[in-house]
Amino acid sequence: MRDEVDLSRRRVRAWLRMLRVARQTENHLREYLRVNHATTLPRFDVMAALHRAGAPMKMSDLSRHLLVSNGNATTVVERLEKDGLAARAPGQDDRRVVMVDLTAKGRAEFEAQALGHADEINLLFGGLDAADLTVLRDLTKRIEGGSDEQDG
Amino acid sequence: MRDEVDLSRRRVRAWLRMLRVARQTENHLREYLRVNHATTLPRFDVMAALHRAGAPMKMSDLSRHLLVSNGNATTVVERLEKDGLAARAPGQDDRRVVMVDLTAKGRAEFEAQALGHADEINLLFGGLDAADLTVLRDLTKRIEGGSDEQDG
DNA sequence: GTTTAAAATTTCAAGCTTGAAATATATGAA
DNA sequence: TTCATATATTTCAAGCTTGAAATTTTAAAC
Repeated sequence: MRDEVDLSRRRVRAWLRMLRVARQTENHLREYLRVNHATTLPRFDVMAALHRAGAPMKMSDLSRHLLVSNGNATTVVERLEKDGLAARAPGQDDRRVVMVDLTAKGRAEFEAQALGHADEINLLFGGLDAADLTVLRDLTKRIEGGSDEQDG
Repeated sequence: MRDEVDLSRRRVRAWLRMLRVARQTENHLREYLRVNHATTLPRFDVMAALHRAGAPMKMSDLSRHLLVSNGNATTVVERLEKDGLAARAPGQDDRRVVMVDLTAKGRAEFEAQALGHADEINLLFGGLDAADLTVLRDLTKRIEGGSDEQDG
């Protein structure tokens, strides 16, 4: 009983620490994107998802992948489209669907941004070696638990 | 050289996994707060910081603690104040400063919300035992690195 | 004591985000 | 076919968030 209460408290603290690290990292990356590429984190995230997919992607798959609402995906993609970085097209078989993809310009811009982005992460996570990363992967996988969502 | 590139890629992936877990957890907690307490994550976070402090707190300390901008802290506290959950008062010695604290109503409401909040976290992080939490603390501390910011 | 610079907070515009309602399309049953 | 239901997306209001400018107060230099 005593131990369970203690364990519960430690889990809460673990979450708070993880949230703190995540915010710190996001703030750092936001600054990098703003200063060096005049863009934002949500735009980068959307472009990263599209780049990784390597092919036109359903709007709903995009928002599910990023864990954001459909409405959110719509507005961010809208802005990217206005800037000529992404393009939307109605689905061929199912016309309810909207497919979105990076333009050539969007691909080029993302690739330029992604290099420095990776460098910044390596700066922040530089204290972790290969063994640490293996442990961290194991832990995060166990938190994600039996969820349906997959990363690739 | 080969290994460094590989390590860099793994660090990026580790960050993406951590971000994913953080979003998943935040989405879950947001849903809990919305359904059970008709409130939001940023309001809860501010109230948690004030509750933990246990005494009036400078606005700037609040925003630094939460890793959000000053303007953000202002607007969230403003809404809490309008609802009678927090109160602001000018600093006594230094009148540039604004001190903020929970009201009795705010304290009571937070404590009711916090119980279920902890339960939800225990649900999500239930797969981690005491040893796991020790490892996770070590890893997150190393990522936070030699930063100035402290949690307490 | 004035002036200048620094610090704490608020204000503001622009963009982000959610959750619910609205729209459009598809599918299946009668 | 036609109706009902389900699915995919967009629209919308309200709230969140940032970064920069403005405001207020303090501290320091002269």
